[in-house]
Amino acid sequence: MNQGPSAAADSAMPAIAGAEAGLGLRERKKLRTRQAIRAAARRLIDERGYDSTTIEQIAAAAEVSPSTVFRYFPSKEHIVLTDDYANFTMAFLRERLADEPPLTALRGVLTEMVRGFAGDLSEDYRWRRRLVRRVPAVRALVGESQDRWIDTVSEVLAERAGVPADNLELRVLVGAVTGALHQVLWGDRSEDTDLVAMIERALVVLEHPDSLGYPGTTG
Amino acid sequence: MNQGPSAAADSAMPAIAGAEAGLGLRERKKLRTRQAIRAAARRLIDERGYDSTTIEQIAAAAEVSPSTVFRYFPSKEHIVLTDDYANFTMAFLRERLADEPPLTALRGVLTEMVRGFAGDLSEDYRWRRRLVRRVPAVRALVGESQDRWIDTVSEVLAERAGVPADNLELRVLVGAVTGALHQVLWGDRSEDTDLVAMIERALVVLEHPDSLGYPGTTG
DNA sequence: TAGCTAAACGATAGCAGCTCTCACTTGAGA
DNA sequence: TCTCAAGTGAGAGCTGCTATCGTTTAGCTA
Repeated sequence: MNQGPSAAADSAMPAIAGAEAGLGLRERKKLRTRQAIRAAARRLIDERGYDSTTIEQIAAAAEVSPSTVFRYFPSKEHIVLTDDYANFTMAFLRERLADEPPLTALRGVLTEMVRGFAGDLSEDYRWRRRLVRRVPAVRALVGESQDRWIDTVSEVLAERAGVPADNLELRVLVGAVTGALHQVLWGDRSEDTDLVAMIERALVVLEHPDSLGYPGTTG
Repeated sequence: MNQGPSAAADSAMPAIAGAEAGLGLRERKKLRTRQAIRAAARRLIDERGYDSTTIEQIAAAAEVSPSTVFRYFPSKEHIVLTDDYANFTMAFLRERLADEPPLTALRGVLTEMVRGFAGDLSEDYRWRRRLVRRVPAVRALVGESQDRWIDTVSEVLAERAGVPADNLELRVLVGAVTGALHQVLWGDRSEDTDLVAMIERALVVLEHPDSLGYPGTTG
């Protein structure tokens, strides 16, 4: 959980556009160090691959000591994949989950989330997706993030539906939606269309699971 | 993938009851070494926890060298969680997946799989489930296993449905089913009823996702 | 402007998981 | 019985990660 000082601050997140606004010199330096480590890691990994890139090399390229790297990121994987993705979700989850049938409520949350997260299929997102597919350690991190997401969503939905948070049916539903979302976000497909459109297609499948809708029936 | 010599041989799997049948002395010794490592690991982990148990201690308790431990298991996690679970599935997957609508076809496979895998809620299964919940590394292993499962099931279903294996709708469906299955197998619920019955309840949810079926409507 | 406090940093040591190499032992088949 | 290959142990070494400690530096206050 703890990600070192002022986690979830850089990254290509929407909003929070003009960072470095009213921050003191100290905060600005931290932000820059964080970005420097990230940039160095990305460059080195592109050059020689994830496994062949050591923390020592990343530290040297970012001009800090190895210990400093671990002060900013709890593990090597976290350097390439911050989970402000999860934080980002939690923020508006409780507000957006309306008093509708669960799947209907989730539809809105999912589309909005994906739109904010990586709706533009940015270069940065694609880079991360490639790593998620290639590197087991990074993949594991995504899994942890998803588990937390399932817990939170289940809690909120349970509250609204008036069932205990560990209700099997509820968790199965959230688990299924998450499993579907996972395929959309990190799946290995040749096509690379709009993520929001893909979410729509996924939801159609979830609503009519016994009649596979093929491309074109999306509506 | 490679798990050392003669992987997936012990474990509390059904069938394959009378192991050590027509094997030579060499094979029998290997089997016994494998079981000794497993038993030692389980005992030590029960005593002092997963993280506090080192490979060196396990090796000493099993009366082998640390290098030998890694010859039998590719990683520490694999000692407690072999994925013959996955192998077991693949074996009869292609035969059992009938030419029915995907979800209908999966229903049979899931129940039969769970029945064979851990339908009895055995002590061994519960022990593994506790570790999966507690230890991130073990949890990650389950995730990898699931990814492979999704790939295989998707391939088989794609073949029958006449669509490419990376078809989005198909992978979303399989991903959703897997996400639901995950909750049933490894979820953290207080209740501890029959797994097969829980699978049934999960399938009801998948078929009618917009009307949460509460306990009792299982049928 | 001078000085105090706490945050940030670098250096060092150390542990555990994992890989690789090499020499030795032992079971299996000719 | 002899030979070969599989199995094993010992050891060295790399890497991710943690913890400690002394030093530097930013930010506040007098």
